[in-house]
Amino acid sequence: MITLTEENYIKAIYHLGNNGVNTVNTNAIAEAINTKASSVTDMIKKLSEKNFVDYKKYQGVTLTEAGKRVAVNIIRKHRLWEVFLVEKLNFSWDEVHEVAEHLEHIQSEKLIDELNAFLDYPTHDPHGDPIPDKDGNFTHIDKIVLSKAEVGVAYKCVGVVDTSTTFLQYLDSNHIGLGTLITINHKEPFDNSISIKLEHGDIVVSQSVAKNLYLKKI
Amino acid sequence: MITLTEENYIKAIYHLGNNGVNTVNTNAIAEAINTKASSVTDMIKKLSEKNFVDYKKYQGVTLTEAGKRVAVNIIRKHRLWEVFLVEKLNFSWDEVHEVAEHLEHIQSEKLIDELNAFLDYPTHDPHGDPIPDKDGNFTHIDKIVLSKAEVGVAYKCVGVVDTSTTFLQYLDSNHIGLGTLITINHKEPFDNSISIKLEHGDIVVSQSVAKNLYLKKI
DNA sequence: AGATAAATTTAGATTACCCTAAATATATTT
DNA sequence: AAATATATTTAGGGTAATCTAAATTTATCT
Ligand SMILES: [Mn+2]
Ligand SMILES: [Mn+2]
Ligand SMILES: [Mn+2]
Ligand SMILES: [Mn+2]
Repeated sequence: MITLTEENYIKAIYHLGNNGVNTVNTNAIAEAINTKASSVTDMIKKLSEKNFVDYKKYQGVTLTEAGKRVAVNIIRKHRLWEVFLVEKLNFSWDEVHEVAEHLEHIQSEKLIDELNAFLDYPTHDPHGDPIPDKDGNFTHIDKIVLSKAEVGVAYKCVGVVDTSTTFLQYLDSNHIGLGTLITINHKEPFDNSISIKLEHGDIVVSQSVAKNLYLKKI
Repeated sequence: MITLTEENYIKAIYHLGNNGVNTVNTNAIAEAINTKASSVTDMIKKLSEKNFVDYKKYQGVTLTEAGKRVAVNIIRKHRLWEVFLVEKLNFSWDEVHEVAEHLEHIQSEKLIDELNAFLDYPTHDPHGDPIPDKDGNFTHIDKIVLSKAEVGVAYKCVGVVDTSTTFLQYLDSNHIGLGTLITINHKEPFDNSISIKLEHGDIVVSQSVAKNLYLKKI
């Protein structure tokens, strides 16, 4: 039996540790999950007892294979629900995360399998993040951030790094979303801002925006 | 702030007290919720503090208006999710209850409003139970149980009293579901069993079955 | 009415999760 | 290599929800 709280810790460790590959330290978890470091230490001991993490005092934690399976399954559910909310219930991409945080904990294999089929087996969520299959395999897309893209090449927007409401709404107001075609006109060396060509016309985006938009050559 | 546990207690009190009209005693709640009477007493005190129930020691509880609002809202969510599971995700009517028990606690007004619209504003759940609207109003259907129906009159099945898996599967195996047309051939006085005419042919059902099927004249 | 049974509440613990403050270990400076 | 700063853990408690066993109240039976 795994509790909702344990699931959230495991998910945080997975994300903080670069999808389960790196060691994660206590303070990082505390900040991500909005608790105190001492609470994290307590929970880490419990997760270690249950063999979801490997833990050596003062040395941080890494997920075990079992821990990774739990994490990936929650992420699968989270992203499938996000697709559902956007595709079927008219949520916008900046509204789905909070609700999905709750829906992801519903335990029913049939529910997720049927939802997956109902949504026609989506491979990516509304933010361009890949949806793992039942076995935990992700479909990899070869994407780069706008700040590292080349001038004059035709790209398509395929995802975002930051999924905060403010960033997503900024993109909305500039008519940028998944699938939007983007070509770089000019990179300004002074402040690393970038002038890009969209369907509707040209706009200039700051370096922070450019670092948070994933593109793919078309 | 209301916890998931509090919601479950309030819902149980609502159902046990005949939709919030009767006083409910401690043992009944304990049995419904699968806890001990002493735990119920504790929780009742808390609910009373929060003004969801009226409580006098040793005299049982009744829901306040605020308590009824909470109960009806959870029931609304529960039944809408049940419709979703049956209509969209290929669940059968005996599989939905357990999952809906969890989904009903997800807190998002937009989620439920959009789900309601997506399902095309259903008025009844897969068991024939009415779905309250946002203001808590139920659409009332004039239904009677099969055991009180008249011989020779054409009825339609519009609901069940017992929603247990075993009963619902019994109905499935006898090709009885919501909308099934039923006419009584004969009522056997000896054991109160009833011979009924279905589309597929005649069958005899026991008194226990007859007491758990809701019919409506057509 | 008095005795007995049943229902309900109280007392005292337990588990999960979280907190503050103090102690200890590791990392960074000088 | 100290000294200082930072990160982490431990100690000691708190709250929500649960439990068992004992005490108390209400209901039922002679
Ligand atoms: Mn999300
Ligand atoms: Mn997402
Ligand atoms: Mn149900
Ligand atoms: Mn139902």
